Amino acid sequence: MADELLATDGRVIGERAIATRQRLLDATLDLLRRDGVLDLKVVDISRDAGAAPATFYQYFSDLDAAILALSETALDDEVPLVEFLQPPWSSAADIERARAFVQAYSEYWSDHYAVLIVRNLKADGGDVDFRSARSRANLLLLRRMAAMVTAGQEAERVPASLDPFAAAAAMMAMLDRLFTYQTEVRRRGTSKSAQHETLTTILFQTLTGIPTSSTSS
Amino acid sequence: MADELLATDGRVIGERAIATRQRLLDATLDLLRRDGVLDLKVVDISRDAGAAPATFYQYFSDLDAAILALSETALDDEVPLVEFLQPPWSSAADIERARAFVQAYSEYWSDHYAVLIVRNLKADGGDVDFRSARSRANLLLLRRMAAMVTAGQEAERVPASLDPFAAAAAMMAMLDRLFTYQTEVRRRGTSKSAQHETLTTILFQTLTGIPTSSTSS
DNA sequence: CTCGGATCTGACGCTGCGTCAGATACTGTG
DNA sequence: CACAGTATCTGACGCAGCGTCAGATCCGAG
Repeated sequence: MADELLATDGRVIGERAIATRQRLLDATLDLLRRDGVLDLKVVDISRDAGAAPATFYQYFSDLDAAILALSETALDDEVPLVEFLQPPWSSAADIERARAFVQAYSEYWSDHYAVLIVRNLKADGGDVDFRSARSRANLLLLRRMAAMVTAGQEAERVPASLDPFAAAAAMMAMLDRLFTYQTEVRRRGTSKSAQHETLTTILFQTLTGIPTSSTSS
Repeated sequence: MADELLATDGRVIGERAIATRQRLLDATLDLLRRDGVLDLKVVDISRDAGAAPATFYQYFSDLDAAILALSETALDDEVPLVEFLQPPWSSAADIERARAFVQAYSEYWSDHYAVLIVRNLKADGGDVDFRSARSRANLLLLRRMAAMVTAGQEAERVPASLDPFAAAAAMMAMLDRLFTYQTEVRRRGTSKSAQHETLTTILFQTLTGIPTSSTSS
């Protein structure tokens, strides 16, 4: 797509400017990872990018705009995750697919941790742009999950009391939030693999309605 | 409990000061509800409370300290929720208890929406104090849920692959996060009651392992 | 009424934001 | 290679809000 980058004044920008803009974005990501949102300052970003603070405002109307741009790039890595949610998941053995999905989603989270946290932060804080960025990002996965619930209901495995979309949202909510406080859960003595196994089981059970063996681990 | 309130300099404060502190807290909550965290300013709070900005700092080291104090008070309303998670949930009819819990928890959320959102926001943002506040708040519920999972596992209804604590955390995560973006879910055409029904079903299924009828709604 | 501690406050210095008018770099043209 | 014209960058500024401090005010005890 020929998505021409624009400066804040609306003009289409050239090579040099694109490079500058990118340096600013890189610096933003670095600082975000290192110090968190709270200590993120335009002055620091500009300095690290070797530019004057005023330059920053030439490409981003404010800090949020830059972070928003970063979270758009994270989206690229989310798209492939859709593959894992390819129906049908119709036999107990398909729990492998759920496991693979949880694993992949977890990796996606660690790769983009800093940005995703802030995106959700801002979205929950009510920021309209971040809300719609998140919705857009989750929509693909959400739709797949909802389709699975519907399929499960048609096969009379999944309770009719589940609203497919709400159930899908619940699963996303569970995954997202749990990955955001992984550290805390971990501190309580739950290993990463136990956590993944738990998420996998709940996800598979909820989306497909297929019972998981209760006795063997 | 004789929890003496302290000023930031450590001295125990008297009647007049307690009243001032409370006026500041009230004003903080008001503004938080009206304008959100981002526009929360010490100047405004002080003005609304009829005090000088400097007074604010006599009782709270900064804005966060005040919000933290607010979220401690929300805790009082969370404690009674434990009742709903009284085991055993052992027959299909006990889904009523799950329903009641979801309902009560949802009300708890709407009552304290503004504060809870910010508390989670700050906790996810890495703030240590808010993290531990949240942990403390959730611990009671978490423990109950984990106990249910364990019981379900002993009855061989719940898969052994669930880590009780991780599963409990997953359920809390699902509830919390879904209540934070209720509005968004609602906008997509899912009614509040459909959402509650969905959460109830997932919660009951996951904690007890008791199958929910798949055909009738 | 007077004193001493408790409580409050005005005024200040500082940091970081976002804006402008103008400086500088680059490109194509003759 | 000089020059015009555009693209890009910047220093300097005014402003908002934070957090501090020295001193003013309040209030009960004696």
